Order: sequence, then C-alpha cells, then structure tokens
Amino acid sequence: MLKYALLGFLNYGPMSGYDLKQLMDQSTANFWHAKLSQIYVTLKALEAEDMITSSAVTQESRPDRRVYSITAKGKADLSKWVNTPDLEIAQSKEPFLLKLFFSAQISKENLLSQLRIQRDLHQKILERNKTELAAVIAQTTEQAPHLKKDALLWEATRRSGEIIDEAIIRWLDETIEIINKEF
Amino acid sequence: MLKYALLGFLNYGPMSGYDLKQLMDQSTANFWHAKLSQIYVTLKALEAEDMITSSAVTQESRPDRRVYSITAKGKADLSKWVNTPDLEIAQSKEPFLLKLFFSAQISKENLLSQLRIQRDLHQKILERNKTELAAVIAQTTEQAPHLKKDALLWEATRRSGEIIDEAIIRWLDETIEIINKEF
DNA sequence: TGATACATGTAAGGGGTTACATGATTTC
DNA sequence: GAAATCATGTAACCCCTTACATGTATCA
Repeated sequence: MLKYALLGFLNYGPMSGYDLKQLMDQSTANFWHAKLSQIYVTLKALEAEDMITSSAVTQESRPDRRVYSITAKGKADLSKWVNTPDLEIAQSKEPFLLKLFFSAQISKENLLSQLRIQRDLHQKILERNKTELAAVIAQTTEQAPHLKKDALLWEATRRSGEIIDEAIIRWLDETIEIINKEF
Repeated sequence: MLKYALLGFLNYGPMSGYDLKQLMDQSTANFWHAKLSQIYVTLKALEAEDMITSSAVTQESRPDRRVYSITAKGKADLSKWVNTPDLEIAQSKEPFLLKLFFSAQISKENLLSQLRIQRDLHQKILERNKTELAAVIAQTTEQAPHLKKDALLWEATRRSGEIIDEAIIRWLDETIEIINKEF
C-alpha cells in the first residue's frame, strides 16, 4: 500500500523521497505513515517496475536530490487501485486496547492513570488535527482552485480523524467514570 | 505484542494454540488478531524463553493437542507489561482513508458506491459487536463472578468498538451527503 | 461426496523498524 | 559548540501473510 501512497503523491508532480516523507507527515500521518528508509526502498522497487522514473538533481550547499516522476504505467496502476472498491474492513491492531483487556490485576490508580494518559494523547492529536491539518488543507484550496475535488476528499479524511478522536475521548471519559465507581 | 496476547490468555488457564486462536477471534478480534501459523511460531518462541511450558495431550478420534501453561517468569513479564503505561499513540494504517485521499479522479457514482460499501461493512461489525460479542462477555460475568474486574475491562474494550464504529458510520453518512452535493 | 472442524506445523516471501554511514549548512 | 535540517542509502532483524503438508471425524 505504501506503493500507492507514493504513486498518489507523485501523481501531483515530481518530487524526492525526502519530499514525500514530509508531505505524508503533514497530510496522511493519521491514517498512513512510513519511515524514510522504507520510502527509499519502495521508490527503488517502483522504478524497477517502471511505475516511476528518476533523475539526479545537483544542488549547491545541499546534498544532491533524486527526483521521481510517475509514468503512464504508474498512473494506470494508481487509477485501477482507486477505482477498485475495498470489500473488506482492514483488521487493525490497537495495543492500548489489548493491554486494557488484560489489566484486571493492576491497581485502580495505575489503571485510571493510564486511561488519563490516553485521553491527553488523543486530545493533543485532535487539537493538531483541527488547527494545523485543517489549515494545510484550507490553504491548498485557496491557492489551487483546480484541486477543489482533491481538497474535498482531503477534508473528508481529516474530518474522519476528528470524529473518531472525539469518540475515543468520550469513550475514555465514560470508562474513567465506570472504573472510578466499579473497579 | 502477540506475545502478550498469548500470555494474557494463558494467564486464565492452560490451553492450546488452536484454543487461543478461537478465543482471540471471539473476544479481541476488533483490536487484535493473529493467524494460526503465527500463533504456533510465537508459542514456540515463548517456550524457548521459559515464559510458558507445554505438554502433549493424546486424544481419541481427534488430532493430538499441545497444551501450554504460563510460568512464573511469564506471569512476571505479563504483569510488567500491563503495569507500564503507553506514552505514545500507536500510529495506525487505514487503507480506505488512503484510497479516499487520492480518489479525486474517480466518478461520483464509484465514489458514492465505495462509501456506501464501507457503511454497510461497519454496520455489520457494529451489529455483531452489540449482539454476539456483548453476549459472550455477559455470559462470562454470570458464570464466573470472580472475573468481575476482568469482565468490566472486556466490556470497556467492546464499548470502544461500539462507539468508534458508530462515529465512523456518522462520518460516512456526512461524507456521502457532502459528496452528493459538492463533488 | 465434498466441505468444515479439529489440530499442528514449516517455508517462502513481503513489509516494516532500527541502526548505521556520510556530510554540509543552518540555527540556537 | 551542539543540535537540527537537508538528503540518500544499506543491512540486520522482526513480525506477519500465504501457501503447503498431513490426517481423522463429522455434517450437509
């Protein structure tokens, strides 16, 4: 899938692995991420498959860059992927829920502390979502009116994060109350 | 982490890899899952680490079973894990959101169709959560009153899934309306 | 008669993380 | 003077998925 994230971004224009990492961290971080090392490996693989091409760009006072462009074959593959519906929900793994599931033997204080830590963490992510991330999307919409449909979808994915984090915070508040009374 | 899932279940009593798989599918599937092949490999590794011990059990008219028991070392490791707070949110990957993010070029009909498919899938998971999963937990609470704290936490993890899936369905409904009007 | 449940395992390959290596420039 | 930014890559390792192998009993 990282493959399609890279093709998706390169479909907007040529850029380097380093650029791709930064874009991802700014836009899709809440639902898709990758390490630089893995991005470089995947770019090599995509080039070997003729999905992208690259050229070295010499810079003064900065390290050289390798800039990648999507090919017709890459565009076709990307298009096929976005057009094909996902017919199953991807099973996810939530380490905190797993830990909570097996936490019956820990102290009430530790349990409540761990729930409050989760609440704070989700609160911070939610705040960043509603400020920084919303601003990035709003800015693109203003500066590039031809990306109107794109911005609509980017905003939908941002909203998804907002709604889900709000739900998680409500659940944590509810759970803290229940543990307080009944554990 | 699968390591701790296995230790966590074995802490309730000795059982086989096959049993562990079935328990996981019934209880933690929404936030933790594993293939049988991986469970068998991990059990071997845990035994090599002296976290668990095993004995072969011969059966008539069924294949032999290998039943695992948690050791004192395993219990100590499990306890350390549940007592240590997670100080960061595990970054998750959501293939559907990634696809949606890059879907600006597909047709409105395809887009709406994909959103409705997601809605149906989440609706089904939510229904199973509120019926089957809730029943499994309620049953344990009745039959094993000494697992009261455990059942409280199991119910909390189930509630988490319920609240989040409800939020996702609301988000999908909202998004379907926006796409209908503005895409 | 064919599928499903029971039951355990190995092997190949894919994707990901962590650590390491290099090196100039800019910022605190 | 130290840390962060820019920039690319390799190697080791870990976890996971998919496929394969084996064999009985039960159910539709």
